[in-house]
Amino acid sequence: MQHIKRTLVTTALPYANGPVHLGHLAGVYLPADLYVRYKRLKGDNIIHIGGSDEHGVPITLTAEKEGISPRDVVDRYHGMNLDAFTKCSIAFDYYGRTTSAIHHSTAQEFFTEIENKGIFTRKTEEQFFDKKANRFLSDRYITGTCPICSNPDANGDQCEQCGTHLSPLELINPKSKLSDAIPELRETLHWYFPLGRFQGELERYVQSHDKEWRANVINYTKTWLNQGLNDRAITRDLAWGIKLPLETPEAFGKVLYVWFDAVLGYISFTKEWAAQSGQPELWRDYWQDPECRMINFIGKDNVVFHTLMFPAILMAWNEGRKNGLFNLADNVPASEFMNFEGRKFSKSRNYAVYLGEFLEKFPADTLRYSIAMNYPENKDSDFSWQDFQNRTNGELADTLGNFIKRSIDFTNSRFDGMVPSDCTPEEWKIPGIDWNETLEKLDQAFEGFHFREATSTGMDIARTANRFLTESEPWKVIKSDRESAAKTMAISLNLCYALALVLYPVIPETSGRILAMLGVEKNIDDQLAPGKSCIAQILTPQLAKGHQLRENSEILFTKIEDSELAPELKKIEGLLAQAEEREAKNEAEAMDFSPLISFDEFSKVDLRVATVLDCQKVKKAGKLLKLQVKVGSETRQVLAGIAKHYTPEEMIGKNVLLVANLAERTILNEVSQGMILAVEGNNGKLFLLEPAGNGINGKKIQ
RNA sequence: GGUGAGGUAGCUCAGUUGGUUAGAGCACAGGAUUCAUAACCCUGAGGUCGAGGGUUCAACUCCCUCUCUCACCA
Repeated sequence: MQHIKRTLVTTALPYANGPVHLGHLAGVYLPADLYVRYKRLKGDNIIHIGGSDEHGVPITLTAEKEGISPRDVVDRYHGMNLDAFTKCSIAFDYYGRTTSAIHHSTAQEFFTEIENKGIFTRKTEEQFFDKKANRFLSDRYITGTCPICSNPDANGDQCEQCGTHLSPLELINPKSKLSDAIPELRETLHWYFPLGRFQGELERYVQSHDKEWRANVINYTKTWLNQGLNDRAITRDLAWGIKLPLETPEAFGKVLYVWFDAVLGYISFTKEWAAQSGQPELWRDYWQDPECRMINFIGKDNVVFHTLMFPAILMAWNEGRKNGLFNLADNVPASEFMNFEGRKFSKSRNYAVYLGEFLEKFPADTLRYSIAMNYPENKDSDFSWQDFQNRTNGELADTLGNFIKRSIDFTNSRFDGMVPSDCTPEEWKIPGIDWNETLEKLDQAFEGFHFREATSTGMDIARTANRFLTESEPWKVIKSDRESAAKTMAISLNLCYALALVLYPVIPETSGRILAMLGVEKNIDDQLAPGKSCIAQILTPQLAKGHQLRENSEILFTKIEDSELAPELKKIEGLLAQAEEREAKNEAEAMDFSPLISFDEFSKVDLRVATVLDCQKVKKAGKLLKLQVKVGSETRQVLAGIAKHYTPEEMIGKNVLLVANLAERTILNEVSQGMILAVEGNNGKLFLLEPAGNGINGKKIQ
């Protein structure tokens, strides 16, 4: 491995159209902060760059809905999110915004560089245009009737009701969300980035990190590569964004598409950080020096933007250049998702706990600890109030806090608040702890992004420390052997110091309070210095005989009472009830009947009562059952997508409704001669229509 | 429908290249203790490792089929 002088950490830019919630914290910002804090503790040179993504259609939608400007929207959420991060001790070296002048010029510079090299292609396509609002409509601005399920409120990109992904061109009776105008198709020109041009280079790039990156990230990226990379639009017709730096008329009214805009924010913000620190060129040390390592913290939904698209942009910039070359990411630790009380966080449904809101009620360190122990590293995890309470009370308060307090209180009451003995290197070898091993374990855990393991390593020490103190029984021993009890307390107090170090990345504020209680003048933040490993202090006892503790102890973590959680649990119930209500309402609104038909048209459908003679599962198709049904004198084979709701055994002998004159169809090499009727209830549950009666087989429905 | 990830104790999760009796924390039961936030400490019970088949002296681990959950793509 090459020598690493410094590290650049970036975190996915939260979209400034809403507050960040605990899911975002768990997947991206907390892990990044843990990593950065650990590296600092180790003495490494590292910076953490993040910021707000402030362009795009949804922000303009919010602005219009509230009758304010997009600027007002992003000002609000940028401020809100930065404030929440600060309260959560997420230590950004710089937290920028994509609306800044430096970002605009940086993104435009990239566009110009790549445009001048002739790498972009241009394509004209047809898109909906709203004449009243005088602008092109992106997919989400268009609404209409879903061609699949007839939901009258389907969006241009997807029908919320049946989940089908749509193109706005497929909608029946498309309407503009802006003005209710009927949109018309117009030609528009867009710039495309030819990802395929960099296919080979990207493959080599990804391959070179094959062993290092998470399997998830590698596999997912390779799937994209195997399918072949397509051109991707980098411009949109929109007023809110970064304008194309071209004077030509065809560039008028066009802005950079978010995926081209947002990732470049990492670079812009590093420039702004450098400028602010008084060394405007310092950013190059982090982006253009091969001895700097870049780590992008993201969520799993964002993988290919960081493993393929962003690298491709940088490759396009680097192409043919001798200097000013950009580094590509060395690792992209994409997290899975953290759910909330067993369900997905959902901004649109307001099913979430927002970070700022949370921190008004509970201390940041308790949240940081709970979430670090719940880091969705390999699979989705779950945050629940119950779990939060258990971890806070049982681990932070009972195990960690109580150990610190009993060590200090006992020393205060029996030894005048003074470290009563030296702790020799030999005595520092406490049963159950090997400090060299701990140091190694911590390093591997943090450097490998195993944050649960890193955190529990700290808590394990607290458990061992409790065992040591309990088994040593200084409160008994002191009656006969004061010196032996003094040794025990010297070791315990040094354990407190070590705990403050080891857990510093996770609970930095508490760590400071521990040191303050121990009477240590220099906080950990003040001790940090490049090239100096603070964490290595755990190898040797740091508190010498005679060191004076602060006079009074304090409770580090107050326990969370059930009564404090009751309103939160009630709130979830409320949210779930609201969601159900909304679903019910949607269904009620969907009670639009199909257009009228004549009796003759209805008569065309030949519905018959059929009896199931035999039924089997269809191989390779989880949903399909293959039925042999008797209709009067005929026997027919029919396929029905009901395997999830009915077993083959229970189907046999049933009377069902059959569309008898439906054109034949072959699915998975099996012929289907008709259709069985069923109705879909709540939660997608299917119910067959089963006519009751004797001697009705083969009879026509009328 | 395609691709990828996951399914291990009541709950939340570990389990490195196949190798003793599958581990931890919480919860539960019993015991011990009083320095401390009714905390801490010890002991115990609890598992067909999603289901079935295969390879092997040996499978939670490798291969195949099925099933459930999640993500991305169509």
